[in-house]
Amino acid sequence: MEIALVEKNQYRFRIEQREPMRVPGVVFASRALLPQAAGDKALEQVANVATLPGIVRASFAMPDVHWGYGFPIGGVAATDISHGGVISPGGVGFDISCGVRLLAAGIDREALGRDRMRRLMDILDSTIPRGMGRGGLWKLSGAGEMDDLLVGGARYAVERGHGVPRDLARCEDYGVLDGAAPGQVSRRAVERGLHQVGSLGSGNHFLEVQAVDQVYDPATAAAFGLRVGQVCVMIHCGSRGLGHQVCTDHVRVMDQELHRYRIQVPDRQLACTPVDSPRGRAYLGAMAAAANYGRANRQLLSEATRHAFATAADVGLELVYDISHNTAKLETHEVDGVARSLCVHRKGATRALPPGDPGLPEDLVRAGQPVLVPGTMGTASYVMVGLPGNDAFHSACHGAGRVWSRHHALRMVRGERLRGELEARGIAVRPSSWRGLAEETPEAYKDVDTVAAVTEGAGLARLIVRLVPLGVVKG
DNA sequence: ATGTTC
Repeated sequence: MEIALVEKNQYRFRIEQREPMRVPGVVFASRALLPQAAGDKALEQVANVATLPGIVRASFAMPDVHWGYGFPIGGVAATDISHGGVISPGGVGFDISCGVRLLAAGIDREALGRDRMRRLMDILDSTIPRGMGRGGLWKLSGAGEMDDLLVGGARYAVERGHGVPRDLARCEDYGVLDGAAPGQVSRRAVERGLHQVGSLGSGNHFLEVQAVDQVYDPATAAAFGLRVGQVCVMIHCGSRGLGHQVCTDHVRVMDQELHRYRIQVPDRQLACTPVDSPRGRAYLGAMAAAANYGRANRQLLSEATRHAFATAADVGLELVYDISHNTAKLETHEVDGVARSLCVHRKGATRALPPGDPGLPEDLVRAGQPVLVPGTMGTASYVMVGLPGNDAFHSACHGAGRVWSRHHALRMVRGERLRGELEARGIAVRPSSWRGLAEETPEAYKDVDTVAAVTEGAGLARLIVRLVPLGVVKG
């Protein structure tokens, strides 16, 4: 599909609607961030998504948008459930409920010091499971306990002693996505997940010890429990083999059944089905179950991190927030003056609720939702906050966004050398593989400082805190 | 992202 891009203002571009698009595309970016690199199909994917049955308002792209499976990563699309709106697994992503969690330590970087920091990194290195195919911290007893976890998410983990009730108040949806249907999760998916609860995985997943470097809004930072110099931990991971298998299973079936609903899509990777259909409900139930697995996973990793901090520095960690950036959620939004029940796909995009939103816990309702924006290895990360007037269904960016393929990164960078460069800059690195490290070189990503600034400029979210890395445990 | 090609 030919892309006709129109600059609406400095941070907002429009892909004009033309057949077979049902709505326009809206790309939040600066000229420098626009994905124009040769071979980058992200904007074409934004236009493809605009053809989905029932899509309303626009097919949106966040400033970190890049090429993905069917949908772009950094894409947001909402479909109207009562008007034939569809759900597409490709609009959620293979890593269902992949997300980020930020914990704040009761100590500043100066007080932590070099020796205790080294001890902390060594403990994390030896206790945080990570890498392709590796096992996790919590060996479930079997399919029965798995069902409890798939229904209960982080809440089930806390009930079993892995964390404290206050953690749940700082989790999106209080740690549990409603509507989980373990019966829609295949036996193979369950088997893959049984021994991976509490593991980072690989790719861009990480656990990073950080420090608050800048505070842009002290009042909101304080509401989030953050101050200058404070040590924090950011955890980025998802639903491992279980979520991957759920996506694979349901994409296959939807692909085979596209003709049943006479759905035409410009790319088979956009396989989808009406939300309000048996197959659509089946996927939503399986997706919610996988999402709860991802949330329990982050809860377990938090618990291990707390043990490491207690041992190395005798300090605690308070959860700031836990947010997914690969989900489809049933939400009510006003479209053309009418409140509509929508299925909001956010793939590589986080929810960003504004102050006053009823979805926020009591102690955050005045401040707004923390929006967690992880950078990449050796770069900054950000905490932002949701704003009123975000017409992308209250969504924001989820990170830096890839620009180099993994293959290209491997040709350009040696993992051993990259580790040396980062250590020379005072950033401790505990990799799981040299190859994985090389693939994640900071050069392979957009500049996260620019992405965060453009996200603010576009009115999607507002900057609250900048974090810098002290040590990274790499998946 | 992913028992990195059921």
